[in-house]
Amino acid sequence: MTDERRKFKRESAEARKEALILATLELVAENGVRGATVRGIAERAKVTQGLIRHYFSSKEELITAAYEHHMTAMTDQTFAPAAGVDGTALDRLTAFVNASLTPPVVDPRSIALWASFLNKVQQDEQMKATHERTYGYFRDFLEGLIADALEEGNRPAAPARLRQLAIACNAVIDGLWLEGGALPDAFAPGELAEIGRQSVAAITGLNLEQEAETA
Amino acid sequence: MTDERRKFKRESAEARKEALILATLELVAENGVRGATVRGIAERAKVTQGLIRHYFSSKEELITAAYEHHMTAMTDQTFAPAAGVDGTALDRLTAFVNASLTPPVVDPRSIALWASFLNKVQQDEQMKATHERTYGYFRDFLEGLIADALEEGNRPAAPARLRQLAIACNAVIDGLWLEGGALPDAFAPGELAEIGRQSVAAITGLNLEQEAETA
DNA sequence: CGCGTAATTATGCAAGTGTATAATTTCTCC
DNA sequence: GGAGAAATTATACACTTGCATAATTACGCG
Repeated sequence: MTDERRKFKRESAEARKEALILATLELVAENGVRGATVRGIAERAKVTQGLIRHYFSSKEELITAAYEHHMTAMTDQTFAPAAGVDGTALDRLTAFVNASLTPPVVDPRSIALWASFLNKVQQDEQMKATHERTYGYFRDFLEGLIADALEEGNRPAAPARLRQLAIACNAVIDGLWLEGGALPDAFAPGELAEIGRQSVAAITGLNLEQEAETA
Repeated sequence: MTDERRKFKRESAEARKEALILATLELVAENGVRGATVRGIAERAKVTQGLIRHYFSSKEELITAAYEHHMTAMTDQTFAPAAGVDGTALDRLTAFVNASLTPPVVDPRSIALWASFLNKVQQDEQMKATHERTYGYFRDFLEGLIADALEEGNRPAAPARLRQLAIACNAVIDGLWLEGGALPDAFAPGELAEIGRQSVAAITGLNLEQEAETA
């Protein structure tokens, strides 16, 4: 024990920033953006409040950084599984629906964060841009998957029709994501994903069978 | 002008409460629950802050009253159109989908309110009860409409299947409601409702044609 | 008309807020 | 091992918050 009562330990800038951002996300999910106070965040990250100013020039900047961190994580969790599938377009579409409707994407905390940030997103220009970019990626990606799967099945669709299909499928996924996160105990494991696949199948006319994962 | 510079005018308790609740909803939609300060609400309602304490024993009570006011308004706006239709079950289902996906139910302010209240709903027992009751009504009502419409078409469904259909249709409606409110300019008038009808039709196998409104 | 009472305003307070700045502590480098 | 610099803590300040309480004002009723 080399003097264990030293008052603090230095950390790398990256580690500290990350810790502060994670603490921020916790508090935002629990108490909303205004409920995530500088003092509360500092306490959660086990530092004193002054340190926050050392890494972020204002609370605003910390909130923005936390939002971007969260959105990036969500995007990665949703897209990676679909991108990693080597099979048909239909397989990729199925994987995308599954990933969107199972943990960790479906999670009460994610819904809470989404809701907490909404106000700020609509007012802050930078956050608005981040949001619309993410949302656009999501829908365009889904539209691409649907287009590919339809062509694969020799049932290509016109752009206007494709747009409607993407909007509808996106809505089902969003709605199920919301319900699953808001009422976590109302659904059996895998049930949301199953309903999602069935619904996307019904809307597009494609057949999204549950593929046996070849891990 | 009989002395127009009197300092205030007495109002009935009901009118004042309503005014305070409406001011509260405005501010909650704009700035979240914590951003709706007693002083801000008083200013918006054109009274001084002390008066709020005269009608509501705490800010908490005012917030709860505002939430219930909003939920009641939303419920009425959604259910009344469907209940007022005299035609077939299919007509009522169509009316329900239409009402859920057109103004005033689809509205940026409603989405903002929904998001702003979410945190508080998950923590406050009374608000949680209000929320789950409202949500249950909505889904049960939708399930009933689907059941009736399916029977009407001689295609009755088992309870488990009905539950899935209701969850899926509810999700599409929720998702479209969300998208329409979050990106109001991304959809042409009537487009959301049309996609909603098509999606519910695809999921249930029913044919939700747009009925010419009589009157 | 004027009196009483309830509605409304006015004022005050303790706690919490973000931010700024000074005082410490740790760690690197020679 | 000790000086210098950066990380971290400590303290302070002006402002906002919800709530309480006192001081006014409007209006119904005799």
